[in-house]
Amino acid sequence: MLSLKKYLTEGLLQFTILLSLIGVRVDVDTYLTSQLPPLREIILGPSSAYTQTQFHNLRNTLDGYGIHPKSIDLDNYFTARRLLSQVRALDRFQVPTTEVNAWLVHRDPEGSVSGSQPSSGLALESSSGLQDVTGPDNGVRESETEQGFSEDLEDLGAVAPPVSGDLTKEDIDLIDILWRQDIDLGAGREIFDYSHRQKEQDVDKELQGGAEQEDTWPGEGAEALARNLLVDGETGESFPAQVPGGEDQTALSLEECLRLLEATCPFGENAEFPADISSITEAVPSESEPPGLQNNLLSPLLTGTESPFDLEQQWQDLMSIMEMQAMEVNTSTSEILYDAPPGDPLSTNYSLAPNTPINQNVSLHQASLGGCSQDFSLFSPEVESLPVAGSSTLLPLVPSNSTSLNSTFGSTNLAGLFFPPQLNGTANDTAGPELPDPLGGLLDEAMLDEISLMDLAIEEGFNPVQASQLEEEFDSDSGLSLDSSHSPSSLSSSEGAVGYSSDSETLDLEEAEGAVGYQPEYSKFCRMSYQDPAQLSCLPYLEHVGHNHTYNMAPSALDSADLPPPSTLKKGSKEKQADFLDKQMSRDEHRARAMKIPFTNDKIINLPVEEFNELLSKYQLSEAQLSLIRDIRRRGKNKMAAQNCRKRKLDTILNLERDVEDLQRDKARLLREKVEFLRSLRQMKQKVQSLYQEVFGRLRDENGRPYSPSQYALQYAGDGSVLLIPRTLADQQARRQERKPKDRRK
DNA sequence: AGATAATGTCATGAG
DNA sequence: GACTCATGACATTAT
Repeated sequence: MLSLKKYLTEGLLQFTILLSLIGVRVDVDTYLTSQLPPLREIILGPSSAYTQTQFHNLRNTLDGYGIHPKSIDLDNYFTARRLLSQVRALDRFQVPTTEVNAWLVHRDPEGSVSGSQPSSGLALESSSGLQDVTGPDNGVRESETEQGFSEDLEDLGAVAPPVSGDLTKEDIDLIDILWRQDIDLGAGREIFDYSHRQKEQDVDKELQGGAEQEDTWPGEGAEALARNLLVDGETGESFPAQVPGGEDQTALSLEECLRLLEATCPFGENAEFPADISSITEAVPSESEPPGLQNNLLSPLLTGTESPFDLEQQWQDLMSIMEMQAMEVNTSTSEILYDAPPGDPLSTNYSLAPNTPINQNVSLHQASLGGCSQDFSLFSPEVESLPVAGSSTLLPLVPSNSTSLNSTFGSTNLAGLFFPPQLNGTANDTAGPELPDPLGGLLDEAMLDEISLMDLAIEEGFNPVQASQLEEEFDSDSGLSLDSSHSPSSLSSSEGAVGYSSDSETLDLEEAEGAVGYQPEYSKFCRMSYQDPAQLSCLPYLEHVGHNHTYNMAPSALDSADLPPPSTLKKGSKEKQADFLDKQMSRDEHRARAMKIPFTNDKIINLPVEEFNELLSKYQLSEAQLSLIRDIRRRGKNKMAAQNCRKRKLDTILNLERDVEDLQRDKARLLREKVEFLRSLRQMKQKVQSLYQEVFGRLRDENGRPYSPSQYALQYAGDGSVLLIPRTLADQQARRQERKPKDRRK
C-alpha cells in the first residue's frame, strides 16, 4: 500500500514536472486561490489537532528527523530530497561544454558568400566526404535548412557531458526532459546525424558548377580537381584522386609557414582564397591511410550516423559526444589558442589559456596579426562582413554570420575548426539569403523569447508567499485545541446561549432524545474553523459554539448558570436556533441522541481505546447502543482520516506546484547561461576563424604563391604545433577519427 | 434542477 | 486478532 502510494505520488510528481517542462502549467494556484477558505479547512481540518501530522512543523522537517512515519511531512521530506537532487542534477548540465558540441552541426548559412565564389567545384569533394560520413541511410533525409537555428542550440542542450558516470534513471529522465525541451525550442536530433549535412553538401554540389570558372587558383581550377575525383568503391563517394603536391605529405610547421610568410612579403591582402575549402571534419572518404599521419591530430569528436528512432542508441551517442566534448573543450580551447603576451588584445578577447603548446612552436599572434590586426575587430559584430585582407576575393572567406561555422569547435583539426563554412562550398552562394543566422537567430529570438516568457510565467505563476502563508497557518493551527473534554465551560455557555433556556419545548426535546449533546456544533463548525477562530467569530450565532464538547448528556447536567435569562430569548428565535443546531448535528449525533448515548460523540471517537472501554464499562448499555457507539467511533475516526488524506493530497499538489516553479526557475537560469555561453562561443569561433584565415592566407610556398585552401589545411598537432598538411591527408584523418566513436560503440 | 465541490461513509489493505 | 490509519470509491450534502 505504501509502496503503491509512493509510486503514485512519484508518478504524479514526474508527470507534473514533465507537464511543466513541456509548457503545460499545472495551475494549482488558481484552484487554491478561488477555493482557499474550504481548502484551508481541508488542509487544517478540525481533526488536525487529533492527528499525528505535524502541521506546525513543516518547515523544520526537511532534515527528515522527527517526522512521524505516517506524517505527510515525511512525504514532503522525501519529495524535497528528491527534487533537490533533481535540481542538482540539472546543475550537472554543463552548458558551456554543451554549447561547444553545438558545433557539430554543419550548417552553411546561405547568402553569406557571393555567387562568384571561386573554387566552388571543390565543394563537391567535401560534400562527397559527408556522404560517406552519413552512410547509406542519410539519403532519405530531407534538407533541413530550416533547422539551422535550432540545431546549434539543440546540440548545446543535448550533449551535456555527464559529469558523473553514475547517472541515475531520474537524472537521465530529467536530462531527456530537458533535451526534449530543447527540441521544443526548435532543435532536432538531426544534429547527431550527418545526413542533413550531406544534404547541404548536395546543394553545394549543385552550386559548384556555376562557380568553377571563377576559381582563382592558378592552374588548379575546380574543374581540374573535379576531373580528378575518384569514386570510393565502398561508399560510392567521390574524392580527389590526387592532390597536387599533396602526397608529398608536406607538413609544414606553422613556424615554417610563418617564416615563409615573412619571406613572401605582404601578399595576404591580395591573396585569393577559394571559398570551397572543406574542413577535415567533412573529410573526403578514402580507404587509404596516408602514412606518417598521426591519429591524434584529429579530433574524435565526430560521431557516426545514428538511427533517429533509436533512443537508447542516441543516448549513448549523446553521452559519448558529451565526453568528447568535455575533453575537447578542456583541451582544444586551451591548446589551440596561443598564449599571447599580457595585455595583448587578442589574448584578452579570447580569454586564452596561457602557455598553450602552440605558442611553443610558433607565435600565431605575431605571424598573423602583424599587419592586419587592426583590420578586423574580433568581437565586433561587423567582423562578419569585415574583409580580413581587404581583397575582394578574400572577402567571401569571412563568414557573413558568426554561426555559420560548421566545423567542430574544439576539434584539434584546425582546418575543420577554422575554415568558415563558406569555404566548404558554394552552396552558401545560392542557398538563399533567406536563411538567417542559425545560431544568432536562435539566440536572439527564439531562445531569448523562451527565456523571457519563462521568467514571466514564473513571476506570474505560483506565489511563494502563499505557501509560506499556508505554512504559517499550519503553525498557528497547533495552538488551537479541539479536545472537547478540555473545554466544557465553553460548551456550557454555548449551549445556554443558543438553545437551552427555560423554554419547555426545548427542554422537552432534549429530554425526549436523551443525553444527546450538541456535538453538531462541534463537529460541523470545528471542522470548518479548526484553525482560524476568527472564522467562528464571523458567524455571530456560532461565537459561543466553537467548542461545544459535551453532549449526548442530559440537559440537567448542563450548567444552568451559564444560561441566559429565559426572558432574553424569544421563543421563535430559540426554536430557530434549536432547529439550526439540530440541522448541524451529524447523523451519528442524531443517532446517538436518539439512542440516548450518555456521552459525547467526541469522546466516543477520540478517547484512547483503554479510556473508551473504561467509559463504556461505566454505563449499562444495550447491544444496540454499543453497536452504535462502535460505529460512531469507527466513522468518526474514518472521517478524520479522510480529511487527513485529502489534506495530504492537497499538500502534495502544493508541493508539486512549488517544485515545478523551482524547476522552471532553474530551467530559465540554465537557459540564460546557455545563451551566454553560446554568445561567448560564437565570438571565440569568429576570432579563431579569422585567425585561421589570417595565418593561412599569409602562408606562401617556395614559389611565393599562396597555398590553396582546397589543397592544404592547417592542422593542430597533439604537441601543440600547427602543421600545414595536404587536404587529402586531413580528410583521411578526419574520417579515421569519425570511425572511432562508432567502433567504440560496438 | 442540475453541476460541482465538499464532506461523509464504506471497504480494504497495511502496520 | 483487534485496533488504527490510509485511501479509493461511492454516497450524501452543500453551494
